[in-house]
Order: sequence, then structure tokens, then C-alpha cells
Amino acid sequence: MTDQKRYAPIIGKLRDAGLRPTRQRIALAELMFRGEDRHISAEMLHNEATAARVSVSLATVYNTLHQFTQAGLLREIAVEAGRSYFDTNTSDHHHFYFENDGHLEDVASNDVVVSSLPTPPGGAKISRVDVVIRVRED
Amino acid sequence: MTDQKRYAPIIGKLRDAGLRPTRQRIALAELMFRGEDRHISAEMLHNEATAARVSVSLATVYNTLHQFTQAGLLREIAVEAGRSYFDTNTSDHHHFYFENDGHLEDVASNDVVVSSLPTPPGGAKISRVDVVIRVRED
DNA sequence: CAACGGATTAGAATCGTTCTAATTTTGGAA
DNA sequence: TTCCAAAATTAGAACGATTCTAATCCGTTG
Ligand SMILES: [Mn+2]
Ligand SMILES: [Mn+2]
Ligand SMILES: [Zn+2]
Ligand SMILES: [Zn+2]
Repeated sequence: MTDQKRYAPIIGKLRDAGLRPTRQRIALAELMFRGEDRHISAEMLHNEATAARVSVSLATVYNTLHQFTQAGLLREIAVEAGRSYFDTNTSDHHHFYFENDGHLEDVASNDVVVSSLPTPPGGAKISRVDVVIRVRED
Repeated sequence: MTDQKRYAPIIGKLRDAGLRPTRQRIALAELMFRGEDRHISAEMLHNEATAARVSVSLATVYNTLHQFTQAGLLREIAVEAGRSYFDTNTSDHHHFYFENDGHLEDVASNDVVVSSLPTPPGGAKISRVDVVIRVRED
């Protein structure tokens, strides 16, 4: 199987998002979007790329994460000051945050119900509602 | 009126929290807790202290914010990676986050209802539930 | 294949925060 | 009061995550 075929879905995804399918973006997308949904930091992704013998600079990892986010392929989540996570699950859902080790897990979408949202002041429009359930183990 | 009397409530608050009422802690508490509830960053508080001609190092501002948080006088909030806010309102409530200028506002406590919280995996205990309603103006 | 513009890169720079080690202040004991 | 030990403050260095710069590379289009 040629790489062209192997990566056809990802290349299409990138093209649809208006992003050139470069070697780096294809490899990073491959790493992030294969398998299950993930919550990944820039450093984590950079390490994974290195482990997979994909040579990408950290700057490109950041560029790619932000471009993907802007294109709606990822969602950026801030739970602790200092580090951003990027969520490969862009559907409407909420999170457990494990304070012990700082990782995130999805909450099954119907397991949190936010009823009765307030009207934002001054005619502002709601762009997103984030529910973070902070938990501690042991 | 002597300073001793003027600051008596704040000094009591500090003592109750097991913190020595130093000049710096009294001044910072005075700045933060007078007036309405606030969502303030370390840099903002340091600037306010400077403007009020209170000489405090930035390190002490950070120390104080963390000590107050640990003592339950403040609550730390992360809405964007890179910067922490400290909330003088420690009661159970949620927030609007204005993406335009990055400021926070309280949501009247009964205006958000989170019904049916999920059980955390692996016997973890919920320590807090944060709801952030991201809004955009204009 | 040429060429233009977008993408990548190494490394420097920036930013918020934390750390270090020296100095000052506090509160209690004598 | 005076003295001391512990706690608090501080300047500045260090840190970790992220962003910037400006040189080089590569994808696309003609
Ligand atoms: Mn970002
Ligand atoms: Mn903190
Ligand atoms: Zn998620
Ligand atoms: Zn608040």
C-alpha cells in the first residue's frame, strides 16, 4: 500500500481544513487521531513524534496544534495555569480532572446535565460551556 | 483611629487562618477583600499594591495568594493556560469568562444548575466542580 | 521544471511563576 | 524591655511552557 493511499483520509481531512498536507502535519495528525480520543499536551505530542521517529520541531508541534484547533479538528482545554491540553474529541462533552497526576478523562456526555444556563450580561454570546469535575484519588 | 483598630477585622481573619498579620499580608488582604468580590491575578494585585504605595515584592504577592488559597480565603481559578486568577468569593459558584478581554464574572449561584453528576472512575472523590461559560462580546 | 508563497526550523526571547539564599521581622521567653 | 529562634520577605536568578524571528525548505501551481 502506498503512503498516498495509507494517508488518504488524513490528507483529505487536512485539505478540507485548508491546510497543506505536509509531512509533519500528516504525521502529527496520524499520531493524534488514530485510536481513541485523547487529551494531549504539546510536549507529549512532541515526545510521541520523536518516539515514532518523526522529526518535527517543537515550534511546528505548537503551530500544528493551534492550526488544528482553529480548524475545529481539536479543542484546547485549560485546567491548570501553565499547560494546555488539546482534545481530539471536539464534540460537546465535559471532563474529569485528576488533581493527582493532572490528566483528563471524558465524562460520558449524558452523565452531566447542565440545566438552566444564565443569560450572559451585556448581550454577550455563549461560545462554549466547560464543566470540569476535579477529583482526587486515594 | 489607630491602625490596630482599623485593621482589626483583617488581623483577626489572618490569625484565624494561622497566618501572622504582617504589614504585607494586611495590606494585600485590605486591597483584595474590601469592596466587592474580585477575580484578580498576581500581577494585578502587585500593581494595585504599588499604586497604593504599599511596597511588596512580587514573590510575596505569590506567597500570600497561595497561603490565602490554602487557608480557604481565596480560590484559584484557571481558565486560560499561562495565568491564574484568584477569587475572593470562596462560596460555591460558577463563572462567565469573557474571551475578548479575559476577565471573569460570577454567575448568580442559582442561575446554573448542574444536575446529575457522574460518579468518578476508580473510587476518586470529587473535590470541586467548575463551570466556565465562555462568552464573546460584539 | 520554475517560482512563489506557505511551512518548518533552531534558537532566542518572553511570560508567568517558582526557587534560592540572604536579610528583616515577628512573637514569645527571659 | 531585650533577646532569640522561627517565620516572613526580598531581589534576583532560574524555570517551564509558549511564542517569536528570520533563515531555509518544500508544496502547489502554471
Ligand atoms: Mn494556545
Ligand atoms: Mn498556583
Ligand atoms: Zn475530552
Ligand atoms: Zn467568582
